[in-house]
Amino acid sequence: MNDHRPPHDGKLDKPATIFDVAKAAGVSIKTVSRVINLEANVRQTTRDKVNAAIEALSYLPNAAARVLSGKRFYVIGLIYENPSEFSYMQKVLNGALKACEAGGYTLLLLPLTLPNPDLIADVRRFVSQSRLDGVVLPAPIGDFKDIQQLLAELLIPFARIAPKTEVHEDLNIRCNDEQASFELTQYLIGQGHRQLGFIKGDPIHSATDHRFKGYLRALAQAEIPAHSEYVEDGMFSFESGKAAARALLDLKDPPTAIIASNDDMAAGTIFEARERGLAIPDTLSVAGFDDTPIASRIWPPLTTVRQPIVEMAEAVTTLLIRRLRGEKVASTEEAFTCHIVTRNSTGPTRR
Amino acid sequence: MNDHRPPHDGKLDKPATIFDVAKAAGVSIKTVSRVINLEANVRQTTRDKVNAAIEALSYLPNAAARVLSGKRFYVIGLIYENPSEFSYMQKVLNGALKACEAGGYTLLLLPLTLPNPDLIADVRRFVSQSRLDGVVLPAPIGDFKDIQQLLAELLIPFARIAPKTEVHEDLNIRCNDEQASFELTQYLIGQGHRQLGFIKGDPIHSATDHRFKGYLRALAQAEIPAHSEYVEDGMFSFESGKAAARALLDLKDPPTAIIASNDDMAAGTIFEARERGLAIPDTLSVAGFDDTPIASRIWPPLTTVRQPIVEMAEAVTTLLIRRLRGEKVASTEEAFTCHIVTRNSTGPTRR
DNA sequence: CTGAAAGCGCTTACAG
DNA sequence: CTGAAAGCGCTTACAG
Repeated sequence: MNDHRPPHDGKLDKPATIFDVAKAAGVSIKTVSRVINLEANVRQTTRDKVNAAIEALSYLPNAAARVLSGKRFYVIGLIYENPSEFSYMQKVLNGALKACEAGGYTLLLLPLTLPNPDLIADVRRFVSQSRLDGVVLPAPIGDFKDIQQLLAELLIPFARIAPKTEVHEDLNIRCNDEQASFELTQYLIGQGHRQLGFIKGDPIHSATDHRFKGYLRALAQAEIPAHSEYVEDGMFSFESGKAAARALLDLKDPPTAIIASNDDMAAGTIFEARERGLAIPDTLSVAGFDDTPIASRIWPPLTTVRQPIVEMAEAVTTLLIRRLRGEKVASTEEAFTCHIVTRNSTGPTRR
Repeated sequence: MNDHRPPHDGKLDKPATIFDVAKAAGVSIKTVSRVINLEANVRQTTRDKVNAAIEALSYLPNAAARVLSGKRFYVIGLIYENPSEFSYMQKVLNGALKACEAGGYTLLLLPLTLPNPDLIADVRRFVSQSRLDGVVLPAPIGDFKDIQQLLAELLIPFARIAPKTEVHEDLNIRCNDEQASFELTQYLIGQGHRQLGFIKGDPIHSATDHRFKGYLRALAQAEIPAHSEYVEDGMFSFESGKAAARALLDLKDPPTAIIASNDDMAAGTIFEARERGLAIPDTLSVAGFDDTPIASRIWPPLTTVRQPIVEMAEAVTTLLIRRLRGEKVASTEEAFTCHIVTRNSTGPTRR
């Protein structure tokens, strides 16, 4: 059905129906129906023939037809209390859900554990079986070349949150990570810090580059030389933040402030500092990004950068829905504004 | 359609179709279709008549019919990386998703912000519009009488996670909260604590009672008198934990260990202790429940209790699906086992 | 601006 | 154990 959707005009083979399977297997559609639904009273040889035809034709029952003719919906609801403090993915979920509700669409989820050797097969099954019109891809999923290619083949439009790479007919949402990082670094410089450590994130995320560049720009503007030993690689995980902080604090002239590219790594930095008995913020200031729940619960509470993630996810999903409706939605790169949240993990240096 | 599903045999009015609306409005079904789809070229008076009929009949378009006859699915996919450390609701989501995938069902989400004056209207719209077969209700949503009643009216079976109250034809999953709390308290007693503070959770959750009872049982077995001033009420929030800890630590003979009924309140307790400069665990031991991400990221890392939430959600959703299939699934109260995770926030008392 | 007819791809109810 | 017919409730393509 996706081959009729504007603006795509490519021609795909129509998916096989129960009639195609019946013909291929030399039985009636009712017998195919029995096999699909695992009903009893089908001879094993007949069952085998039908299953072979299903396999050969890559047949998938049309869910809408089953629902319309049958007595079931094959749908389960999950009704839950939306926590007031939620993490990144939950915010994305809430924003996308909001846009879908407003646009009359249903949102279906495919959580992926990475790395995943069957990634493409999993995505293909999800898209085909669920009969999707479009897909929202948060970072870093939106940068996977093979997923982009698969969706292009299937003529499924997609929209991405904070992608790193460009694609044709882009529908993207970003926030001003670079500027936010610039301002955060400026804020620390304003408190007297001249030795500023920086822990980078996973390079697959666009935010990693942007945040690093904002840091460098603030240093340059304040005419503070950028020392490479003050910059450590991380992977956005708590453990990687701890390891990076260890390296920074082991320097013979360690930084008086450390900016971690997300809150989990900032928490790792605080953890490492505590194990060394360092006073925060008197001996070491620590800042993060994302304002996740841990930022306000850790002691001392974390200075961090808040992104309007719910709004970003809602906006990008709305763009996608408008495109699905046939509106001419131009390739866009809308950027949202982040805000610094100052808490007690940062302060004037006392060294 | 739900009125045909076993084991229910109640008769509900069939929902209105486009034909009913057309007849009531005195137009053709095509005109109704135009109004529904907000197409142009319908006279305003006609549009008004149709909308009045739609309103009067509480007409909702049948999604399956739209999909089957049309070129759209009205479905958006969200493909995302499943974080390795996730919070309670995300675990529930993963478990339910897994069971639905295995059973050939689709999972739809309704996040609710509480308190919500339109709760019942929201749930009713969700259930009707999405044409659900069944619903999974995590605590505390599963204990709301009016939701139970609504679902009973609509003949929608449901299954609940950790409910507090009983209902007819129950499908429930629990874990052995009481025993876990007993063992956690025993563990602290074993480390020499005799003054054990306890912070209760939100009374709407069944876990609140169970965890408190386990604490009392361990005290009784060790022949330690239970002092009411060592027990504070909380609401499972970080702030409520902080407030409760403040009250406990203000006692002239404060506890040497505090058990909070969840990790957020334990984090609040640690926060309060830090503000007073108390050494953890030397002066004060702190333990929580749930093993949420914060438990391993806070300093010192938190002794807590891990529930197999993914498995519980998967099991209860599977039970529901089996019942939807017509299998005789008896009312059940399956209980899963929790495990204590000991970390550095607890230790022998040094006072 | 409005409508009559065909068809989407299954399951149901019935027949044999 | 298998099949022919009807129908689910919409949208499409066409006509006027």
